[in-house]
Amino acid sequence: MNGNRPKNFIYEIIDKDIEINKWGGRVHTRFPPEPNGYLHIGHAKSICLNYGIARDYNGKFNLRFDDTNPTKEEQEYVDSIIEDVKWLKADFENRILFASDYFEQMYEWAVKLIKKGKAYVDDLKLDEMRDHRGTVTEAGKESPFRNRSIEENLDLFERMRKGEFKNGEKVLRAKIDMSSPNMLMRDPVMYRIIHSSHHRTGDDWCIYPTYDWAHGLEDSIEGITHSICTLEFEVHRPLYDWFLDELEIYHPQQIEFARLNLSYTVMSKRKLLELVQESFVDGWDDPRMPTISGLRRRGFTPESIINFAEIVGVAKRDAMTDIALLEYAIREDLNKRAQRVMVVLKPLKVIITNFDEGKIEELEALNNPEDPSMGKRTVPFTKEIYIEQADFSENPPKGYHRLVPGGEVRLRYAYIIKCDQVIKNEKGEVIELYCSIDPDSKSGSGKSTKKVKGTIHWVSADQSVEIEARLYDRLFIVEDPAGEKEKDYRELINKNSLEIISGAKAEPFVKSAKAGDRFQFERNGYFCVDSKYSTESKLVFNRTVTLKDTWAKSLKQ
RNA sequence: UGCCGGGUCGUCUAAUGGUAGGACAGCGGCCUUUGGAGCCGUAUGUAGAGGUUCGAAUCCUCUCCCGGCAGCCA
Repeated sequence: MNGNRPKNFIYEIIDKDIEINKWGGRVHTRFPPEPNGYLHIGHAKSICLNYGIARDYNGKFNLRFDDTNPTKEEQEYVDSIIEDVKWLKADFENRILFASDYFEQMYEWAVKLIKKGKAYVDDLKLDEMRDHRGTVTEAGKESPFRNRSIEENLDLFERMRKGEFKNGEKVLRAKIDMSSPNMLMRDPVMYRIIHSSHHRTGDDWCIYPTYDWAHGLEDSIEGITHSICTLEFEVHRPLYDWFLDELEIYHPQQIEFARLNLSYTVMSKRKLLELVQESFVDGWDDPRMPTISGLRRRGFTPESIINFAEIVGVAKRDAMTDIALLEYAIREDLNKRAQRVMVVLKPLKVIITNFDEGKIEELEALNNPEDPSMGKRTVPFTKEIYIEQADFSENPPKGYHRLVPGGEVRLRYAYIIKCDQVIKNEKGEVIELYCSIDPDSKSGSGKSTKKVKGTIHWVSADQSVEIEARLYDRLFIVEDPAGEKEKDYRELINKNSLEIISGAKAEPFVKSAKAGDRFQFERNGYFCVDSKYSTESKLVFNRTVTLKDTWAKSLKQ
């Protein structure tokens, strides 16, 4: 394999397996989501891991829906998951598979276990079964129905399938060991009765396999070699192995790794669903959500997420990854590829006193200083322009490099201007500046040797387009909202996670921007045309991430 | 106090008995027509105690801490 392959314990296991020819040199992984919600960045890590392994070992990668519970699953989720996995460039070669396609085979295997005396139908009610299960420190008790005859079990199980019983009336359980120290081995449920329509099989079935029963069978049917899952399934592994061994069928290896946790967000599907249902956010694809669709709408590139998944690594210890690492990944990517553009978010009008009214001077600007092949564009300069309110100060803090009364600053790709007069309204707020340009200081002219410390961005007042900018901040105010003992995570939501700026002024270049287009607004950050609210007459931009701002940081100290 | 798993810079992750390294974050500097980017430099870590060994993050013993497991969820 190539030398710069990721080095983690799973690759080591696979290397060894190949060495001993365990699977005939084959590598086949899968991503097995339940279609009960949208995928998030934690799933992205798993997708990249599983697909990456298949890619690195010239193996195969399946997308398989673990759709064994019709009460929670919907087609909408199936669709979004397929879109997200494709977007992440994980190539499943059209193998979109469904556990529900294996229901008949699973049923036959359950019959096989019954015939072997390894499974039985139990009439215990939910709470009775709980009582019989024991606790982590006490052994459980056997069900009075545990020793029914094989014939009776066969008959009852068939009648379960036919729909003769109501929800909860009976279950099929594996006959293992009610006193096992591993609670999962205390006669786990294999089938439960659920009279509801399944998004794919409709009303064909009223008994549905549980995860523990189904998952290994799915892997086995598909010829998976390495069944990679998260740490909480570690205690399930003996059960995974038990079913496959008892059935004497192809037996993949389950390997567990630590799921991704990201600071200042939550990562459980249940909590994300609640954020959506309780309208804390604007849907699953709200740009503040850690969902793949949210990140996409926010302006993240698939490459940045794939790279993030790589640099975050894979291990078995619980971890909380700093969201700064994700921000680093997208900045690094966008810095190299994003079209630069000047946009004034909070405009302050500047009148150039020594520039002719009505004159439009087209100035050259680099589309991306990091990549000359992206070429140049022109930006119109006129008598009235806007600069950022924050780029002018009457009482500048120490170290301020921008415009001050009587001071000079460079307008990017244009001239050096001097602030001659400050106009205020009756409330004393600065509303306008009168400035003069130094005609010899035109960018690229080489005439001026004058050096000024600051360079600020600007936009022509009449040669500009008004846009809306949505500035996002972290969704929560604490690092680990789900881990907080005293408070519900909902109380820890950042009330200022969204700021809508409606009167921003952009240079004409952005006029033709289409949904999903990404830009760097110079000195402000990376922005992406929103796919939901942006229209041709009113462009709406999402701020993907700010630029690093060492000045703002130094001000805080 | 049952079983399973895990503890390496602030964070994530390497080192598989032989110089504890990288990335992010931090700090300092250089450079800069983005206070961006880039470049250079720098501090910070093996949970604790014993033991084995010429040599231990790594092997052994004990202790401590963290996570998972008592759904007919996955």
